[in-house]
Amino acid sequence: MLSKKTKYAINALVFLARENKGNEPIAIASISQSENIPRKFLEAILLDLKNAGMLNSKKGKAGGYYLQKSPDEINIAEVVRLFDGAIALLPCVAHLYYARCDECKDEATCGIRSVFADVRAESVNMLKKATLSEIIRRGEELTKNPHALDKK
Amino acid sequence: MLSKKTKYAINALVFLARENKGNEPIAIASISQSENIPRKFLEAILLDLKNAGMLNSKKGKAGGYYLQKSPDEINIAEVVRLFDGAIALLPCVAHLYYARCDECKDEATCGIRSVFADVRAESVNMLKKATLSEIIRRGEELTKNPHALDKK
DNA sequence: TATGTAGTATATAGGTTTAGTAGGAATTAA
DNA sequence: TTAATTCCTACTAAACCTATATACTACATA
Repeated sequence: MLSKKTKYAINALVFLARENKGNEPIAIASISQSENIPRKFLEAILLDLKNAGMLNSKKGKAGGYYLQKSPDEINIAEVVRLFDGAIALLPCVAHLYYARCDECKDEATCGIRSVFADVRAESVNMLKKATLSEIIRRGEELTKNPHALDKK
Repeated sequence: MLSKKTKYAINALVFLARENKGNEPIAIASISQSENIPRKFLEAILLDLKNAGMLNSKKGKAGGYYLQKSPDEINIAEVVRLFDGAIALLPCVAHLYYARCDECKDEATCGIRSVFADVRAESVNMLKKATLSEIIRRGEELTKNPHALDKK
């Protein structure tokens, strides 16, 4: 399961992508209120997103946050990794967060690893395609055609 | 990431499936030693697997655990769910462990949910296909042909 | 029937992570 | 200079994870 932090981050990003046409800064308070995210918690999240290069901010009066990259350049895989770490279910199949499984005898011939490598590959693939634009597109599609749940 | 509990469980199950041809009970101590799993921790895990119907046990001298179901009837999805709960990354796309996302405004038109529903569907699908037999088969295949990592 | 082996059950300890709070310093616009 | 806003540091309560301790129950076999 994703942490609340990650969920909040995704919601905040999608909100910003939808709201901020001209890239005018939007105040933390607005996002917090609109997306039901605890104010102080959101501050930390937005700061992380800024440090990761996805957002930028303007300080002082009439300040706030806005997207630093285009909505189709920000994908969910990035966000998940930033807050929750690896997408893989086993450390031995992670790429960015690779670690040996200490119980493992031989990684190269491990059938368990092979299965989870496939799962990881597919998940990463899907989450990378899931950009902010794509999410917004899906939302619009579902609004028009409420039974589009069987697309796969 | 999977918990250690789940990883230990999978390793123990695969070990039992490989080892126990005639379904003679194998002692906790054997599994613990062979798979590098802390003895006492393993006890609890095996008990859970038994209560879930995957294993059965024989008490007393020459006792131990053995598979209750056939190796192609036990899949990784089951095991993960037993110890780690939902496979889904968001509660709102889980089936067995469904829960509303409290921040969510409208589940039916949520683009985020739509993305994670797809990821979940694919993951569950893959993990259900990953039976103990399949894992053993993959292990053997990798032993024969060490570069079979690009099967997808 | 005695004895030892092994599974069953419960409690708990220590560490880590999660989710969130508090307070204030720094910055900017009016 | 004042009000609004981000930025930064520290703190806390609760939950969860991993593992161990202790004692008990059931069973096989000599």
